Amino acid sequence: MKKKTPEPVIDRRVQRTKALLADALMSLVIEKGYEAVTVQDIIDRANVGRSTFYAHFENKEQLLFNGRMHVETMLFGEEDSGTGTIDFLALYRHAAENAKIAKAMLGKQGGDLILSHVQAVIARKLSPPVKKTSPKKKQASKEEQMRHFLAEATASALVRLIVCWLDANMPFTIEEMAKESERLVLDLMKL
Amino acid sequence: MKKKTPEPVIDRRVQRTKALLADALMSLVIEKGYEAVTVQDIIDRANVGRSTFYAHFENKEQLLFNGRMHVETMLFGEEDSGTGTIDFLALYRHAAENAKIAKAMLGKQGGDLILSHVQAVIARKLSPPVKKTSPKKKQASKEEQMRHFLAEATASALVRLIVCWLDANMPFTIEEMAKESERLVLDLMKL
DNA sequence: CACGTAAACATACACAATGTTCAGTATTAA
DNA sequence: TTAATACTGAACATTGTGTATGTTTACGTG
Repeated sequence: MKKKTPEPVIDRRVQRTKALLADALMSLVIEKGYEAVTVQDIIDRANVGRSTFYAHFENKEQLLFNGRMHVETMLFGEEDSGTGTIDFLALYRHAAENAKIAKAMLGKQGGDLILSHVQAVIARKLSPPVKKTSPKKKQASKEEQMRHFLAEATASALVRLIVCWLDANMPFTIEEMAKESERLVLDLMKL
Repeated sequence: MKKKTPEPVIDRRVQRTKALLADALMSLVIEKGYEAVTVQDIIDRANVGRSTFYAHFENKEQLLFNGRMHVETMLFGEEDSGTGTIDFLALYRHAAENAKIAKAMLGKQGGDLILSHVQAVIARKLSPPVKKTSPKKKQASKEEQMRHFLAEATASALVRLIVCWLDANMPFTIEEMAKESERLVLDLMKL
C-alpha cells in the first residue's frame, strides 16, 4: 500500500510553534518541575497565543508525550529495544547526561505522570511480553501474575534508585549503580 | 515538666467541624481519589462554610495529615513501631481491611503525596535510623549511603507490590504476599 | 510573483477553584 | 447570663482552564 499522506509537507509555522512550545516546556520543567508548569507558563515562555496552543494540543500532557518530547529517550537511547534486557550502563550514562531534566521530571516535582510512565516502560522490559502460547487461557496463572507484580515492584525500585542517585548528585559511578541495579533485578525476578 | 496547655478544652464546635471535614475528605477520597478532591468538594460535602475550612486548615494537605486522618495507620496499626522490623502479615491484614480507602489513596488517583509519605515511613523502618556512633562524621560512608538508597528502592518496591495486589483485587492470600515481601526485603537489603 | 489557505494572533468569555476578608449570627464555656 | 469565639454567608481578587471570535500574517503552491 502507498502512503496515506503522499507528502506530509508540514507547514514551517507549525514546526516553529511546536518547537517553541516544546522548548518552553522543557526549560520550565527544569526550573519548576513538570507538575508546577501551567499552560499559561508555557505560552508565556514560548510567546505563543493561547488559542495557538490549544490548536495543537489539548493540554500540557499531550505536549509532553508529543513524540518530540523525549520522555523516555532521556533514559534509554533512541534504540527502543522493546522488551529485551536492560543496558544499565547505558541507562545511567543517559541519566547522567540529562541529569537536570531527568531530576526535574522524575523527582519530587515531577509528578506521577512521568514517573509511572517510565516505570511502566521498565516493567514491560522486565515482565514476559504476554507470550500467549495458548491464546485460549485467558487468565494468567498465579505464578505469571506474581511475576508481573514483581516486575512492577522491581521497576519501581529501579526508578527510585535512579532518582535517589540523581537527587544526591550522583555520588556513585555509573558502573557501581549499574552493578547494583543488575543485582537488584536478578535477586528480585528470580522467583 | 507540666503540660504547656493545662486544659486544652477543645470547643465542641471545633471538634464537630473538624470531624465533619475529615469525614467528608475520607468519603470523597474513596469516591474519586485524593488528588481529584477539591477544597470546594470538601466543604460542600461537610456542609461547612468556606471561611470555616480556612480557619482550621491552610489546604487539603493539612487536613489530610491532621492526625485524626490515619494515613499510615491504614497500613500499620496504632502501635507505631517506629524503626523496628515490619510485620508484613499485619500490614497486609490492615491493607485488606481498609482496601477501599487504601486503594483510593495509594493507587493511580492517589497522587504522589500520600504515596511518597508511606514510602518514606517504610524506608525509615528499613534503613538504620542514623545511629551516629561518632557524631563528628558528618558524611555517611559510601556503604551507608548505598544502603540508604537500597532502603528507598525497597520501600518503593514494597509499596508497588501492595498497590498491585490491591488493584488486582487481592488475588493472593495475605500469607503469600507477606512471604514474598519478606523475601524481597531480605534479598534487596542483604548488601 | 500572486493568491488562497491555513496558521497564528489578540481578545474576550464562561467556568472552576483558591484563599482572604468582614459583618452578622450562632453556640459555647465560664 | 455573659463574654468569648466559632461558624455563616457573601463578596472579592486572583489564577488557571478551555472555547470562541474575527483579524492579520506567513506559507505553499501554481
